[in-house]
Amino acid sequence: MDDNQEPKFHRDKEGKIKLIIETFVRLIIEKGYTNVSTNLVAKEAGLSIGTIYNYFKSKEDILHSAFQGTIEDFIDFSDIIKILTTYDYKTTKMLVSKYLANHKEYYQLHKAQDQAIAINQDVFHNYQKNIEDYIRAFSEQVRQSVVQLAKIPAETISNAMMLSTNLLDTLVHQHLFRVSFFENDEEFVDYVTKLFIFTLKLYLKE
Amino acid sequence: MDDNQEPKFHRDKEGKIKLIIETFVRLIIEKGYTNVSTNLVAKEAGLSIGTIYNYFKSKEDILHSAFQGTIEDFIDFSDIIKILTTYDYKTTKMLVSKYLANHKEYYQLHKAQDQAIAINQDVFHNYQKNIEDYIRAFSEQVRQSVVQLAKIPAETISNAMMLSTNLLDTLVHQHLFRVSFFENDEEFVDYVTKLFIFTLKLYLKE
Amino acid sequence: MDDNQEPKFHRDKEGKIKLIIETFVRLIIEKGYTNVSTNLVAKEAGLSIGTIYNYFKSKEDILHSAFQGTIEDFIDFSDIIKILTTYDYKTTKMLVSKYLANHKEYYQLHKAQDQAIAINQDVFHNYQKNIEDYIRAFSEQVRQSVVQLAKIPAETISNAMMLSTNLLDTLVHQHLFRVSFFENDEEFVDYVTKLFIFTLKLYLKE
Amino acid sequence: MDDNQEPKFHRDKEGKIKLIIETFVRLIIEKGYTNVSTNLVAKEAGLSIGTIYNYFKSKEDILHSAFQGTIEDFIDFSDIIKILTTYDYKTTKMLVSKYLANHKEYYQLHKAQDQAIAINQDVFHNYQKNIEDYIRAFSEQVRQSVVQLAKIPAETISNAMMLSTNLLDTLVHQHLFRVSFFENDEEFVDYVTKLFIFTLKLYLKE
DNA sequence: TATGAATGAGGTTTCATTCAT
DNA sequence: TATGAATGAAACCTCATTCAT
Repeated sequence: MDDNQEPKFHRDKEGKIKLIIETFVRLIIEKGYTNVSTNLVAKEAGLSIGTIYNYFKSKEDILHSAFQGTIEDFIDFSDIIKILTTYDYKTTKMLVSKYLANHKEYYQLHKAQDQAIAINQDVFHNYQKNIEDYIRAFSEQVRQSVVQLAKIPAETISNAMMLSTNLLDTLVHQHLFRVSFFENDEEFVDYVTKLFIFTLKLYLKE
Repeated sequence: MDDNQEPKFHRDKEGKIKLIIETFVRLIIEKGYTNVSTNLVAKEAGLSIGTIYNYFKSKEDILHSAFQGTIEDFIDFSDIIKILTTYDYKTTKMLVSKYLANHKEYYQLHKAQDQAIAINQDVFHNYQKNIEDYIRAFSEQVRQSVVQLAKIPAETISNAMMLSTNLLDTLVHQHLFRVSFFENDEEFVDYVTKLFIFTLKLYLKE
Repeated sequence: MDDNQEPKFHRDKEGKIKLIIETFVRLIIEKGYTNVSTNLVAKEAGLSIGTIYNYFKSKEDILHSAFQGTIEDFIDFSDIIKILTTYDYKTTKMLVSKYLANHKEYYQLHKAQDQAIAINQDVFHNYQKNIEDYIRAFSEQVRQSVVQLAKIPAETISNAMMLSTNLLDTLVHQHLFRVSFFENDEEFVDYVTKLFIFTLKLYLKE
Repeated sequence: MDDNQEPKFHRDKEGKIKLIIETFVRLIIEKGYTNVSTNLVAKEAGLSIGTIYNYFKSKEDILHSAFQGTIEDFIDFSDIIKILTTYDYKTTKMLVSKYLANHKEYYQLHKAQDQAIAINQDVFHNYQKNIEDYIRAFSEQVRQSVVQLAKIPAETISNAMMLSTNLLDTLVHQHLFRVSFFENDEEFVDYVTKLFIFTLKLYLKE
């Protein structure tokens, strides 16, 4: 059909993996997790199904990988410092807003994660571990760059951050994917912001 | 072959519908939502698959019906009044503990609900509406029996109750079925109790 | 395509099961076990694949069933009596010849059994049990109809028969499907006949 | 990227072939014949799949090669002479016991061989030829070192040995991998010993 | 010679739903 | 109304083999 043949092999392992994940995510966003088959992913990615299974053990594995790279890196370092040192409402609100906005943008993807965890939470233990490690490392970094925080035990800080992050994530998921807390986002953000600050104070101040 | 058949259930439409739903829920609890097929429900209910499709137009329809009318009413009236009027920590803590205990006792049922909502949340809009109506009615009742609360607008009270209930439910689900907030329940209950009270104060006190 | 439609349902469960097994066996004989797919069985039987799986749990299950009905009933009652009472060479030789001929006629089927047992012998425990029960019942019958045998303990007779039957089966399988004992069948039959009689004498005479 | 690659094996064709076969056999033992793919062999051998197909033209070809040259030589020369000249029960029993013990020790290997032969017996014709040659040579050796046997035609001796060896092998395989002849090994060994001697006598004595 | 990414037909099995009886 | 046999698209996944590099 096409005399101008593409080369058969690209030797681009990384690129392929990325392509598969991206295609998978795109399709999930378009159709929802349960409506995306591995064959469809292959077709849409322009690969054979065998290639998919060369790189991933199973469909679940693809989903899993899709989340390994997405540990939210939209958290601004100086914002966090400000929040931890001053409990500033406005800054916190911005953080919450951003988090919500991100979840709305990738609505279907996060929903897929919700589904996947509900169906098989074991698969996500690693992912969870990664997040915890990330937060722990992040909070240690924060602690070491602010005199005011240095006197608080490392664990206290990371626990407080873990807790508030988990809270934030939970409430956003509930609001978007399950049962809305409020009819408009503005009120929701206000509420979550307050709970977030409340949580931090609760565990950081003694 | 044998004309002398026993009638199975004497046209008991209601009874059959109930039986189907109960069987469906039981199987979900035993095997998880994704592992229950309509054919299995039929078999376990001692009905034919055709009969099920006489009463329900699809599998989704059964799921939908299954979560109507299952509102848990283990909330004690006088406890709620005490909480709303005094924000008493101990009483609230008891409420939270009970809620958690109930979810642990009926772990599989609640988990199944979690799964079902994750996979098909649209189906649960009605269910949600029912809960809201229930809480609204309940809070109106509360309001009318306590002078102190009568001056607060009805909507304010029901909103506050809705919000804190939703929060409680969300956090318990997250803790049990997704990502534990704390390693032991004691700490978790303490945390949730504080958030619960915080929420009530936030919306009831102006 | 065909206005003269066949009725869709036949309500002939037994017939269907028989048809599936027969088709399966026929295809195995034509192509060998590993080359017969369930889809092919469905196609050749004129059924949909779903129908196959309504009647059988798995491919292995079909194979299994195929053997449940084949407990060799070509053994002549009076022949056995003659053999057990006189150890007659000629009669025994006839039995062995028949057994060999049967296996040659259904070569691929027996070979499939061989393969299946090698791959998953657990599946055939039931089958084996059935054969043992059959032989036990058969030998009890024999014992009760011959005065000469009545004084020998039932277990002794059934054990001797079991052993010699197993021996016969084993050697025929080895000869046909693995490593020929002799280049021509005549010599093989002679040898096996002698071993068969030797075994019987060994365990029946004290 | 890095031109300074270490050579893997210095063109060691023999070594690679050996490695492939050994890996293949090891994996069969570990996982069963049907669960070993060529790709897995490559991975476990630390070679690329391409390399395997440089040395073997197909999977069958590897299997074929794997069973060349593995003739077990645990048969003691003087034992055989004693058995052939005196039909001594005790010595024969020892031989049978050893054979059984060897198969129990290398259970998985022998079972794998069983599987492999069942699935693809054609491949083993050569292997069988080798065994026959080995036995023929062995029996010639025996014949020439014992006056008593020298007068018997060479073919008679090797046939008798071939037959009894095949019998022994068959029965041990059946006992271990398919359908046990007896519940305990002691009885089994006794029975096989008797059949073994019976066979020898049958073909050696005229 | 060595590599290993890529192939894709084909395997087994599931299950919501239909419809003749 | 009740039955349940029948459907068949579609799911996930395997693996011997090829061939450009």
